[in-house]
Amino acid sequence: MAKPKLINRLETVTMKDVARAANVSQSTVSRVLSPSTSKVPISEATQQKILEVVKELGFHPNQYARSLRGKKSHMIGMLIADISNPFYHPMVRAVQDVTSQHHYSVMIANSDHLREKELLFCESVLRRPVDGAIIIPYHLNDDDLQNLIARTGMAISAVGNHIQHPEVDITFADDTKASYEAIHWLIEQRDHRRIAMICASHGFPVIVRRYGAFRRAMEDAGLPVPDEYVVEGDWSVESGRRAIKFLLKLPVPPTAVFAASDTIAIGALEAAEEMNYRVPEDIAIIGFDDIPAASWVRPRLTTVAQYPGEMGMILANALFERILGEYSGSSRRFEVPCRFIEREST
Amino acid sequence: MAKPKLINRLETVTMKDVARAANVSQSTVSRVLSPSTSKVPISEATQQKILEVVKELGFHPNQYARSLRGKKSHMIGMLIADISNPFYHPMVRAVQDVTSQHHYSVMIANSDHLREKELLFCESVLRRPVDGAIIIPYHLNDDDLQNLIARTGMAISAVGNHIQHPEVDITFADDTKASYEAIHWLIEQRDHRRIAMICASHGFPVIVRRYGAFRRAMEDAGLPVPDEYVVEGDWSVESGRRAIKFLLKLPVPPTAVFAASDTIAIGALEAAEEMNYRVPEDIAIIGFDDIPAASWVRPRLTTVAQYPGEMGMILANALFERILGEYSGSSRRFEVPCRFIEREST
DNA sequence: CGAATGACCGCATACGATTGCATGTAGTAA
DNA sequence: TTACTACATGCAATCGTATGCGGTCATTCG
Repeated sequence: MAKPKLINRLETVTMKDVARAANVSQSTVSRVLSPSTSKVPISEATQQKILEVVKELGFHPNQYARSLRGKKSHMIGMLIADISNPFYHPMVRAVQDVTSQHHYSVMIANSDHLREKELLFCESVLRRPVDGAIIIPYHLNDDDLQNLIARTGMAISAVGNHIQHPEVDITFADDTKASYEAIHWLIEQRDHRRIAMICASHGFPVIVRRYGAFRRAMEDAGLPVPDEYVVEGDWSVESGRRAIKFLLKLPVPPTAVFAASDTIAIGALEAAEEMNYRVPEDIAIIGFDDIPAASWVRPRLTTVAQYPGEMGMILANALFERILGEYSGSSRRFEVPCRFIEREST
Repeated sequence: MAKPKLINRLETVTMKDVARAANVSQSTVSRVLSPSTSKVPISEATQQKILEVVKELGFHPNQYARSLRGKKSHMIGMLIADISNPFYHPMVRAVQDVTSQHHYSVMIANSDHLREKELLFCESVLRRPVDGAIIIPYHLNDDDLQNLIARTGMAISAVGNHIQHPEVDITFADDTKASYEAIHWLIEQRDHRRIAMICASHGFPVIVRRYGAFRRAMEDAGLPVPDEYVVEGDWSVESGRRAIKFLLKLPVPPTAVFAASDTIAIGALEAAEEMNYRVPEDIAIIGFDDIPAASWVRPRLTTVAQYPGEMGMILANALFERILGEYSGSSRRFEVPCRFIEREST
């Protein structure tokens, strides 16, 4: 085979070209290439002929034309908070796997936990109407989703108990309960009385839940939570570092810290060590998520495991059931359990 | 504002609707909404009127129609090997940031280092088609890329020195040199003589380079490399575990191991510890990439840092220069230096 | 043998936008 | 007044594919 000349730009070959070369009409080509949607029979002979020509000419159907005419984009959107956070990777991965099994593509965007960027995502899946979307909403509410659904008819799956839309399937973890139990465990099993929490923004439903559980567990045990024991970070490792430094410099520092995520916890772990505090002897640290690195750090991180891979799979499967019309009932709510994992940091 | 009824499906509003409501022609609406491409002036009054109606009706231009007619998809494709590998995250993130600055969307896919899936990606960006693609090719060659370019005219940026296509911009790290130096350092500074390497498939150009450098450094030092000192993994943490177990059980085990990636190295570290070997006293381990976890593990991982975030930015910027027509010359090759980082595992 | 049936296929339109060209109007210069 | 320009807008073709409807055969049936 000769080395192709690299400069040449080929003419794009369309169905019309295929049709001409095969001596049939363009509609026949269309019917051969998407037999599933066509109810008109085409003879075996012409089918073969057309498929040959398609291969010979290297024809690839234009998806935009298809979408325009056929109302199917063969693409879904995925909105996550931040691709840099390891928690999302198994979820993204699972979604991509399911999606490609269905010969769909996925368009992905980060919100950085900003409502503005979440709306930008909505805008862009609205413009390019996708067949479905999987989202991890921090600010988006039922009305926002309703807007998407009403205007495009797209299917939506979401992460989070706070989404109540009657047509949006969700997965959620009972992190309220899990958080409560983790704190309870710190108190009962490890005898901690001064426990701090490193949160992210209190505007996030997930923080509302975990922080609420934290407070309740403390209250139930009759333990006070001084204001300065509640530090607001931003999910990053760096914010974990900052927070623990602040906490450990307090006149009466906590003996244990509940971090809203493993990334935060790892930052705290690192910084505590740098400050020559021993974990867990001087300060116990407990995380949330069980990202892979949680068991790589030393001491290994005690944490509450979530299962983002499973969540992703559930979300994607639910989404495609709607996209393919296999399900069209009301919202399904899939709980994916959390699991407390005791390691060495507590 | 009344709670919207959740069942209603709105009619999709098109430019025609806007035009009718504003008492103008559909072309005028188009010109107002994309003033950049239109060279025809529209009076201030009608512009205002139209923009009002657009907002009122909640009109969003259909991107598929746009792409079909205008030959611009406002979307790029991104092909990575595996979203689960932390090495890619900063790259993906950087690409997404640059992309969204240009109001573009990104379609992403994993190849899992499989040629079959890489071709699937090509197929799907060919069908759509997208305006550009950023790829990390393990098997794709110049001819494959030429095919994409010739058929669609899309711009392409890629990672890896092995891509030589005259119209594809690339970034690359001089990992040959970096690998050589790392091995050299192990020999000269740490006096190791029995050094093993944990590779991924030898079919990957990146492995060819790093393994080649490893062999050459050993040869230059007059040191032998027994066959069993070269283990083939698959980039995963798990494969690092398996490999080190094999190596340490050898009659004459190595005293140092060069892992082709940090993920592999971390697996090796974990497993070595489980087998009660001390790192670096009993076995030194050196990684590649400097993923965040490299400095979280204990002992901290000595490694060769790469800068995927910077690479992503360079790739994306180069891509958009081509997409926007700001550059159309021949291939640019951007070297992003590696840096040897000595930590505690050696 | 005429008509009805069914298999196979083409014609023409629609999808929602962009864009070259034509049109109409007002203002200015000759 | 005529001619010409500049500005503002509309008309209609077009992008590539899907699909309702109608047409042409050959076959079968009464």
